Amino acid sequence: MPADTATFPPESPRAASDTPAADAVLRPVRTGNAFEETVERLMAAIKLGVVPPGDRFPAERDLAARLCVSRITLREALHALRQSGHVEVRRGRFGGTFVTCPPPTPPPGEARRRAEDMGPALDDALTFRRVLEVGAVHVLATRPLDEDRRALLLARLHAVDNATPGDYRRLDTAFHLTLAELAGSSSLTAAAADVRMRLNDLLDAIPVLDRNIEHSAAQHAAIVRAILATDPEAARHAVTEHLDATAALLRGFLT
Amino acid sequence: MPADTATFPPESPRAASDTPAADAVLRPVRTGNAFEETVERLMAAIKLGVVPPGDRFPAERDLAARLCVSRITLREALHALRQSGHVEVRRGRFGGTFVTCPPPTPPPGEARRRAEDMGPALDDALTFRRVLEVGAVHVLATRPLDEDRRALLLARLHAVDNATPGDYRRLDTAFHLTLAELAGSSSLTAAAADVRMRLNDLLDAIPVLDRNIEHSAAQHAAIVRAILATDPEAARHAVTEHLDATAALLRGFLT
DNA sequence: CCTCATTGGGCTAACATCGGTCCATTGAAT
DNA sequence: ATTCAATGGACCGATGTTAGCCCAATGAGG
Repeated sequence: MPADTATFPPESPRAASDTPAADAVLRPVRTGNAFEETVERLMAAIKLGVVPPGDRFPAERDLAARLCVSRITLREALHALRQSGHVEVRRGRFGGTFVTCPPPTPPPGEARRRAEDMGPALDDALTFRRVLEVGAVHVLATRPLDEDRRALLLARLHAVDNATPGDYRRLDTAFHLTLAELAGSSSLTAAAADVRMRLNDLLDAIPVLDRNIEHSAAQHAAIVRAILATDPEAARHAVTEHLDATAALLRGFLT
Repeated sequence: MPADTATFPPESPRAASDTPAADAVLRPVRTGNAFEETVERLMAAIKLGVVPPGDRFPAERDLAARLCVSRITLREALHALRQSGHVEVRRGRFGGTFVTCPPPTPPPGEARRRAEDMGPALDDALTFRRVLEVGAVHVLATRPLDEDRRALLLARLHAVDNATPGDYRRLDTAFHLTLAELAGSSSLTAAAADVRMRLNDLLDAIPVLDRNIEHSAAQHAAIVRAILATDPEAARHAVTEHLDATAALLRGFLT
């Protein structure tokens, strides 16, 4: 009898717990320990511009409560960020943990290495982002916006249009997150922030060209125009085109 | 001096860490302890039909590895499911943890109570689901499917069409998750499974009418038709209509 | 100059979780 | 009837995490 004809599991074709859906449901409950995930989250807040350079995080006690993490764990995470130079701490009343103004810049040529680290997760992130933003904009363009939301959207568009190369990524992120935000689902906003964070590591590592900014500005304007005109079809088309451009730009730097 | 004119924080309009985006990024790192989250995940696997009635979960060691949870924690979770009657355990080789065939049925009139428990999370889930599925189907309908995927999609459609009322929810879930699955992003699949799980608690508590099944069958067919015809616009429209119907049905039972 | 609310810094005891190891049970294959 | 691989059952010591408490520093307001 050949060696490879040993005992074999009873299910010959495929166990039900071996489908993509099973992978999704039976995925890891926690991706790391509390400390690591907290660092990740704080880095996200900085890189996504949720806490802009010069601003401070909420007080440790409040922040720990929001993150549902013990203050000790939070402090360890903050300590790590302090050592890496992303934040600085001032004690006493009106003190706090402040985001340092010029965050450490990644060395050039870093992009390719990071992309290799991501591997197939890059495609995952790009299509997930596409799904989220196409869906969000479609929902947004289905019904008219009230005055406040309309104003917020226009403000974010204006901000990113007049961005300097240094501010561009942060304001572009803010614009895209606003699209998710306005759709009104906090789960959606969270997912959008998460996927944007994954892509930002790459985006931060490739140069910002004025030409790209202008191109993006036109596409951003088209998206907003379609939303305000409650034209779902046009909005969907504009977003698709914009994301195609970004994806192509990204992949172009990783050939 | 009036009592409410005490010291006031310096930021009068709004701190940057008080926007919806901040809520998304600074959301809880963990929603509960490992035990609770593991129970949640196993329940999801059962309710979403990832492990069908009568089938068994992977062995404890494998399952613990997949969930990135210690075997002790996993066993506590399985013990809870055993006590609630969702699984039964057989020891020895070819033993394992088996999903009990008729899972415990919720008492009638439970739907409204559960919906009240969810509160605003219901709207959150419904719009998030809409975003995910509209986006997924749009991606799916953009390019033609290969033969395998096409066959899988048709198989799932056929299965849900011929479902008995007892099987209907599980097969309907499988169909919708397949839409997400075929888009090819595991993040998307995970998000779709998550939001479906949140809604299933409600769906399971309202009766399944033959009339609803027929109606859904027609809409499912329309979705598949549009995808196979690579007609994004029609696909988007069909999904929107289908989800509107489900949302209306759900809200109708919660007046 | 003092007061005091607010902030980060630091500790301890209790609990949760983990990795590893060994035991008990089962039933198909031999 | 025996073998044996795969499975659940149970325990230990090490580490991660938490809640609660008090201390130290700071600077605006009196």
